Amino acid sequence: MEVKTREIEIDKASMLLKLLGDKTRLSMVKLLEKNDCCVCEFVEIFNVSQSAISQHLRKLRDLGLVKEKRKGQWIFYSLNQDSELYDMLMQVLAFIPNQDERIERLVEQGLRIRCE
Amino acid sequence: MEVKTREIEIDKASMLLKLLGDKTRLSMVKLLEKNDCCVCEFVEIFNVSQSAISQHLRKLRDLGLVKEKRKGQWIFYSLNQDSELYDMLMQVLAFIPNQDERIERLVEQGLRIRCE
DNA sequence: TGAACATATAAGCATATGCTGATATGCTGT
DNA sequence: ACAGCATATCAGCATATGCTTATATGTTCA
Repeated sequence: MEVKTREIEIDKASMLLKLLGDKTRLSMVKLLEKNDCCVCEFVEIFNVSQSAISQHLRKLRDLGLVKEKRKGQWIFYSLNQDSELYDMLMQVLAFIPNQDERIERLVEQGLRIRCE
Repeated sequence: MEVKTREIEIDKASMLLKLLGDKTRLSMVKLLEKNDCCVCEFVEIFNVSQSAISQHLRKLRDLGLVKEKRKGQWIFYSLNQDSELYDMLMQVLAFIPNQDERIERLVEQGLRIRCE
């Protein structure tokens, strides 16, 4: 069976690639591939300020890669499967090693439980 | 048949993605997918200085994505199929629309002939 | 309503990036 | 050797990027 990849306007594609070219954002998106995450989890996982995470998420949101869903106090982010860039994103993520240990480390510390 | 994608260290992967996140470089690499090109062709195709092209090529070379072969006065660049990033690069390029019209436009102007 | 928490935004800063123009290096043919 | 072309490198500049701190906004619960 032939895998048909839908082509993406080069401007959009390069915007996607530029966003993924940041290691923090790439890890974030890789994590979102398997788990929805709330902002405070990202803050725990990556060693940067809440503000920095929020700004990364904004960029991802502005390009339509992720969407948010409020759950009470928390806002959970997930990949936007309706994005025209979703297929390309998945192909890229296939090459990225799993980042789940980062979440597991959180669970060990009991930090993940907070936002449930 | 299952397509097995070899995983890439996340640092290397994000470096690749960052390089491809520039529209000029992305187009250059897409062109190289089908045609080896010499520097002067890139200079004609993209509306930037020879210096700028040379600097882009250096970045691609530093990451091992392209290799050069001197042919007399000219240096031809081509994709480095031995790169550990080659597979990932190919997957990405599959989403990028063909840029060959840019070369065709060169041929029309008789500019491509020069470096043969 | 107000305290506590989660998230977003604003302002400012240091560094990275991409470009140009000038110059160096390398090859070719006379 | 030298003129002419192709390419690489250097220096400098303007803009983009990612971060921090401070502050604003939004939600929960007593």
